[in-house]
Amino acid sequence: MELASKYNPADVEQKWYQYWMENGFFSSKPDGREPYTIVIPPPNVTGVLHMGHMLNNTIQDILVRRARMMGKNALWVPGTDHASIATEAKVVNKLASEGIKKKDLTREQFLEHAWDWTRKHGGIILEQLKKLGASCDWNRTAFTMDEKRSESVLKVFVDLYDKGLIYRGLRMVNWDPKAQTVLSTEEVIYREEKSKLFYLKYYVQDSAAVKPTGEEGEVLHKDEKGYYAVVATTRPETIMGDTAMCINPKDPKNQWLKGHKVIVPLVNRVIPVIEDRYVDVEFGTGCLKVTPAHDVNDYALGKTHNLETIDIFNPDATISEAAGMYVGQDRFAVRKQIAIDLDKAGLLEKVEDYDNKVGYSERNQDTAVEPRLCKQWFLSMQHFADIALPPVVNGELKFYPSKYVTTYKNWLENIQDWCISRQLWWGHRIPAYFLPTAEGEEEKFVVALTVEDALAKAKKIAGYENITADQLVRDEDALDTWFSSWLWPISLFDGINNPGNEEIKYYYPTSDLVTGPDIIFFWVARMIMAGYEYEGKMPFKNVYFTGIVRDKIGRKMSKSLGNSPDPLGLIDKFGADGVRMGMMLSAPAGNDILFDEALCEQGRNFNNKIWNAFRLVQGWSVDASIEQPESAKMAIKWFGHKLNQTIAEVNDHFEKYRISDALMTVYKLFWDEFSSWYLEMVKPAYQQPVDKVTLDATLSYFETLLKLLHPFMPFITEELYQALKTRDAKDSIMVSQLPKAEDYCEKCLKRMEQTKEIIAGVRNIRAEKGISPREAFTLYYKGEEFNSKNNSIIEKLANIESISETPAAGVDGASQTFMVGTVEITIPLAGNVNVEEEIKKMEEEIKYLEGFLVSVNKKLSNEKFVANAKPEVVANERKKQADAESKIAALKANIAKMK
RNA sequence: GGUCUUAUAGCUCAGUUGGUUCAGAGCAUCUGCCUUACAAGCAGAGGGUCCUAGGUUCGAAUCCUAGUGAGACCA
Repeated sequence: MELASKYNPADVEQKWYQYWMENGFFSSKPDGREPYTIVIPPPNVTGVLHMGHMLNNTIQDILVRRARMMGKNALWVPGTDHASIATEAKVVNKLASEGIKKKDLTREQFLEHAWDWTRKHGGIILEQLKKLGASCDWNRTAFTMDEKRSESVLKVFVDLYDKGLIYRGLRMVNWDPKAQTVLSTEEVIYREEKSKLFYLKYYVQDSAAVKPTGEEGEVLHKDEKGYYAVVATTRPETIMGDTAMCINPKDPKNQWLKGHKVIVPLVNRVIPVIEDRYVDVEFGTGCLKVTPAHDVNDYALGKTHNLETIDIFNPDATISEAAGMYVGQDRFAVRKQIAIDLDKAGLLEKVEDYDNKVGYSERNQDTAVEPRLCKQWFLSMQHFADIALPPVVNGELKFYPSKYVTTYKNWLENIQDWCISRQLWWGHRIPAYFLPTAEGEEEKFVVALTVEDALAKAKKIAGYENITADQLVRDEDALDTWFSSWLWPISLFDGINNPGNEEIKYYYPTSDLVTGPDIIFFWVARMIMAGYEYEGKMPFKNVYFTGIVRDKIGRKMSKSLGNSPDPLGLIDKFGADGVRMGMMLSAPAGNDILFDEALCEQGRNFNNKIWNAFRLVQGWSVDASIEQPESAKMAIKWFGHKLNQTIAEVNDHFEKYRISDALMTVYKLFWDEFSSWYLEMVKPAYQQPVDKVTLDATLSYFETLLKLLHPFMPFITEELYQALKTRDAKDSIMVSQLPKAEDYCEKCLKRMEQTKEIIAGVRNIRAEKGISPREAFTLYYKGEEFNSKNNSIIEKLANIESISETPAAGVDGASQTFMVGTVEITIPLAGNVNVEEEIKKMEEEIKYLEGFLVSVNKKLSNEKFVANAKPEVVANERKKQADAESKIAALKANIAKMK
């Protein structure tokens, strides 16, 4: 059978994926074996496969395929995420393009559109993963909004509410005053705008008590009415909501204001001067007016400093009763008017032009977004931080790379409550029901899984004994998407609905999680919390953080830059195996990967190398009658040891999750050791048959190499595994067992390294002198460390006709020598040697060695070194000394002889 | 502004407990080769102020301090 000289992945990939699927090799059921489980970080239903997915899923597939080949019951569970914000936005846009407005639809109608959309697009990404070779158990494909997962989410909400961990609280949201709705941050468009910076005077209440510090950098303001502070603001209309003025405690300009109270201009409210490092010393005067109800940062300040919040706006952004002035007027009209009034009152120091960014509503592009406090659902996080921190800090649950432990720790130690409600329809609707209340009365609600339960609960509230179901109003909002994802490792095995079922007992805790560090808080930390809360155990044992895929000059891949290659296009071009290898080659854990197509090319080239090695071996004809050559015997012996050494090395890399190092190790084993050395050693002469022992050993090695490569490049390895010999229908490389690392002989490996160096030395001489490889040489050696066991290999690969020890009197005639360690190799080269040149080279070598010797001697003559350094280090130095001395002696003798 | 990470060959990165597996890998570059599995290949070669300045030590790419550059997260 004649095989093409180039491997064509397109011919085989589809075929083998189908074969794996048909034979159920991806599926898993609990049994007596050790489980190995990965749950996929569910991609968004809105998404299509991008390079980040390629990286992430390649790693997962490598891990899961390897575990399977190590005899574990391996399961990789696939699924998708409903991604409420992103999906809702997509559906809204799609409807808009059809002339349908969301607000004209009922919730049910809108959700029907969203489900249509999900059914149509949600599975695309999973289909794409199949092209990559992903060995997921597709029968288990889940969705965060399918029945089991939805039920789990709502149950958990009710449970946490009943435990007193969920509460209602105020939060700053982006408010569109025209549409009178909350916007997500994604729906706010920021535009540069020319505006004005107003400098307002805040008089100090007890001006007489002001004590200037007199220090350098101090800035005082004083007029006939006394000392005053100057606050720069773009929004003077919000002063009615001011409840503090803030300075930076380190700001030399404003030290004198510490501990005082100031008077809000026009409003005449007395507010405290607070200190917070948040304030930018360089901006304006370093004095910041704090309006907790109308600015996100001010709200945070208000919380830390326990400030009052005064909401001065109505929902339509007109001034509310609470402001006490300008009531009912529009915010922008007030901004103009208040400037005039302030000026008249002598409270306006100056006005400057200023460029700033203003957020506008994506839906009403003429409407500036107003930060507004709204009631939201919160989850108290301190309890969860307490249960999720210790296992990571004490290393029970491991992060790779471990630097993320610090990040994790910092976050958990400064945990904030989690706002879990979103003003969206697409998602899990919050199972809370509001009771009718009178105007101005505090809201009343119950939380329950069903309307019936809610009604029963409501009836227990005093005054509501006769309430009916239709009086209950269910909360309109949906839960944050992460509130479902955090249950993923549990809900996939139905652990919330059916605690302690067979699957959750078997597969949980899962083994490895592979994800990006950007969602360490959003997702990873919260899964750990939910895991301990609901299973009492970690959700996974190891977390492998991948880097972010960037383009080759370090930019994030994005649609707008157009710098993201199409993954499926890459697979077409280089083959899935090539692309997988391209992804892995430059992807050490946690480091960003600078993606370059050249890496896939390297992957493809490697595939081709494997392919051609196979072509060579399968082209050999076998002759059972010929005896095995000595060189082949030695080569086989050596490669067996090399293989075992490398397997141990690969195992070690995997244990440390150094997957690209593991791949590089196998890559070099196949390309350098197997192809460039081993195959050359055992290769029969052109068109000659090979002996049976050598062929069998070589085929067996080839098979082992394919197994080692399989997790990285599943397709070509299956193709060649099947081509190596006829196999049973169920005998697939993906369910075969990886070889275990056996002991190996260091001495044999070292000996072969010497052999290789000698061969390389001879090849160098040929190259330098332009002597054909077909012209045989004789070779002389001198030195105790020379080992003759591989002579047959040296003879074969360097074309040497005889090897013998250099006679005491030296080699007759012109010759060329080189050193391999302490061994001196001499090749007689009648007429081919430039004596002067050779002597010059040797003299240079001596010079270098003498310099080296000086540094070694310096160490050895240092008493402190000899006294303090470890004995083996000293012994090593002595050996270096001896070796260098003997080399110098050999070179000198040689020069003397040549002269 | 706070916290953290990081700086090694042209590029991407290894370098574990401080000491010849300490200056290394892959790619790229350069020089020979249409050698019989593979030019998507083969055989070789060059390439570094280990960011800078101090310090600890017999000994520092490695530990400490400061500075500079880069990045991430939080606010």
